[in-house]
Amino acid sequence: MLRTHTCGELSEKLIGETATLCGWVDTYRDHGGGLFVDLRDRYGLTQVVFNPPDTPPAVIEASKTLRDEYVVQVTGTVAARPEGMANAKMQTGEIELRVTEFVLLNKSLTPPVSPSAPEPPGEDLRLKYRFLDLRRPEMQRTLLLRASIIKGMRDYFAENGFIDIETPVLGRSTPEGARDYLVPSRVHRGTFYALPQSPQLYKQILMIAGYDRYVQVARCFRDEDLRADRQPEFTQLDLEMTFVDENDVIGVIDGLVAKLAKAELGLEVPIPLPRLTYDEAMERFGHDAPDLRFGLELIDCTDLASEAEFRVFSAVAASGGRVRGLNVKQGTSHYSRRGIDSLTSFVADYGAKGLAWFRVEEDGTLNSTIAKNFTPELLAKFGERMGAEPGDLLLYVADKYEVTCKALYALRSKIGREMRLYDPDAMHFSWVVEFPMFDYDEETKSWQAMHHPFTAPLPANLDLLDTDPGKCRAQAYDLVINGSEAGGGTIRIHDAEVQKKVFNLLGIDATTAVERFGFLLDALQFGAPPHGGIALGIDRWVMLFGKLENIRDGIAFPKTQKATDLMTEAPGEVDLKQLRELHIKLDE
RNA sequence: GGCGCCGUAGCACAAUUGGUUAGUGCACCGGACUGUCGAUCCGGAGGUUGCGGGUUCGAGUCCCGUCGGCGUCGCCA
Repeated sequence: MLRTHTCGELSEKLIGETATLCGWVDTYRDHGGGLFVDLRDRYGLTQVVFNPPDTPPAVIEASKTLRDEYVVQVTGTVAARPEGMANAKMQTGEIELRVTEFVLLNKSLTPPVSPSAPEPPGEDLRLKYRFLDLRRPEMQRTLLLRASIIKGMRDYFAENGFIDIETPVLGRSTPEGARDYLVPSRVHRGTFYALPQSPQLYKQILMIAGYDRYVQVARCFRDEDLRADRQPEFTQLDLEMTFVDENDVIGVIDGLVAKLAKAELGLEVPIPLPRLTYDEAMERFGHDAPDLRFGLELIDCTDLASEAEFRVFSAVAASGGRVRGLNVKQGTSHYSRRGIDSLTSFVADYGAKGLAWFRVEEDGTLNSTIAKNFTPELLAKFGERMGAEPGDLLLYVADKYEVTCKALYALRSKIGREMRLYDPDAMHFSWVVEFPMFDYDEETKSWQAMHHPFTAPLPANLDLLDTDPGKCRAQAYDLVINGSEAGGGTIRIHDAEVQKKVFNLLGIDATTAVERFGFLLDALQFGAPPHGGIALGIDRWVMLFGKLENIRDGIAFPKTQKATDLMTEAPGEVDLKQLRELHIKLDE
């Protein structure tokens, strides 16, 4: 070892001892007569002092060449800092290392990303010089959190009898769902592997094979456009269980949530976690992953709206649309007339044609430019329905149900954030259950699987597959943390007949089904047990547990929004020779 | 694919209504200094204002295009 201690380790207990530290120059302060260096490694900072009389003159002289990010090995005596010179801001601020000798292990160019700067530079630079960015204590804290979360998960599942089994990365493309990343086959001209969007089919096969509790930390790939909480390759804690129902899977994850919330955040999370159905979530919050850290629920007023002279309301109500609103408590002081205008243009991005609003006056009456279209009695009913009190701001979107959901969900999130309706440190865990099996694609006039085509319907809904697929609910469940989908799973179909029926509904004919999933259909006929599972988005857990603003900050080497790596410059061009071997000709 | 914000020295930012030689701090280079901790003080060097075009007597600033970063809608079973 080139060192006897780390830079976070020396303390008053070690005063008088000789120690050797290795690390990077975080900052240096040159006083002419002597030099102070804050030496950094991932454990902390220690002030090392090149000063007479402890440090020989030649060593002091040599130390003058030190610059930011130089790598050094220093040996000296651990000493208490002189009277009044302790630094309360440093963990090692009571002591310092008085250097007697040092070795310059390596120099550094002037770093474009300074690990010691109070604020990091632009993200493009951080990604290009990721090796410097990752030296920042903030990044190190995050990656340690990530490692701890993953270890916590692995330990938990090992303790609960799960077997870690790896599944292939080179698999077969299944055109459903997200776009695949493809890998051309050299051996088989014109054919391609696909990188897994998830290990879904393999884990079902493992259940059929009798490995009744499987778990894996699995890398997954989806070639879709990115967001602040989405990467093209991401990591899932994937698991599957045999002879279980929905409650069993949820129960296992409840235990994991409680364990990790306690271990990583010191939070006591009561379990079982609260559950709400998909329909309830859409009705109350307009979204299938609502942020339950605050209220501001959507309130339906369609029946009242149908009585209004106001054409916008009555026409929507008459045509089967919905009129729903939010009561922004004490919102009139937060949103001026101009503020409301900006909310109006905000909801327009979500397809809402307008935003109707009322201020609640001191006497409790509703006032607005549109108030004249309502009778006082009807306004009073609106006020009562909304729980209106003086100072409140009532906002309404009148439109098709889907538009009211999207617009009001977005509006609720925006207002919650702007009015600070929740503690940013709060953590709220919940389940959303009973998702629809299918949703209808207007463009292709066909049913689409809401989750994936292997999701089992609720037992009581089996008949609906034939009579009314839109009403059929699934044994599907999503874990929601602070309004973010942090995991999702289903009980799978283990009956080949039901599976065929679902494929049929999805427009996957028998030939196609056999072509794409023949192995699964085969397996289902050889004693497939009831099974189900879930996958947790580890990157999102890290983001949420670490209070990060985007998913990239929780990943050592993330991709940009255009799915490139600024450090390695992937993706890159390849030699013509490589293309030829793969039987690929570029279309240009 | 659409929309929005951003791009000025190694880094973070400034530059009046379109107007002189594009400034400031940190970093860097040289010097001073025996206890600092965002050290301080003196001096210096460092610029194709992302790139291309246009408007104008004159463009960092306005317009068009393009590249890149971020956010968002579509998309993400």
